[in-house]
Amino acid sequence: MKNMRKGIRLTSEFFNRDVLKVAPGLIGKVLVLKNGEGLNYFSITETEAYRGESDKACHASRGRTPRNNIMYGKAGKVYVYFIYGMYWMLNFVTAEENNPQAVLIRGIEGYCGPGKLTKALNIDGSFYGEDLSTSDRIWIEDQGNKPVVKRGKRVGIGYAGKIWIDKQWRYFSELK
DNA sequence: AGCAAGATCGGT
DNA sequence: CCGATCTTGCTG
Repeated sequence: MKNMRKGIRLTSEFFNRDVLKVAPGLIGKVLVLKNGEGLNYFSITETEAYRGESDKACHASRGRTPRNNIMYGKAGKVYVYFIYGMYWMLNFVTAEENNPQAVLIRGIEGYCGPGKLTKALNIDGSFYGEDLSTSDRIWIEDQGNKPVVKRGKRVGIGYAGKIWIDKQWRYFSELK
């Protein structure tokens, strides 16, 4: 959704924290994407936390691989991956180096579902490794919104085992 | 080299 | 519930 308000870009400081802080903190923040000459603004409505090698639902649960390599690096980088032969998933790296955590962006205003929003916004593998604090085509702004954040279980991780399935690491606002 | 599974989605 | 569609990572 278009948004003309002035926002403050989030830097690596925001992302260099535990994902259980960053994931709820992103609800109500604004995803900004370059679109030709202009910019598009989308309020983030739903996120999920993936928290290190011990988290059996996290891509890092089986150690470092070419795909998840970026998760082991600096916070505030974009982690995108291709799934089910047709969808790109948009994630941001959180926490300090060698602590492989990421936030999955599951919903933005106007688009519910992680595969649908990347398709709508033309986000693909070319965004892998993009730095949210310096990129000129993708970043996050704080525009002062303070939504009520609700939480629930993560979606689509039935393979992870009960204790990880039961974690309430999905965060969302009523705005959907 | 082969293969099973997948942080999804839309149609039955 | 099921198929689409193809990358990834594990096995051998």
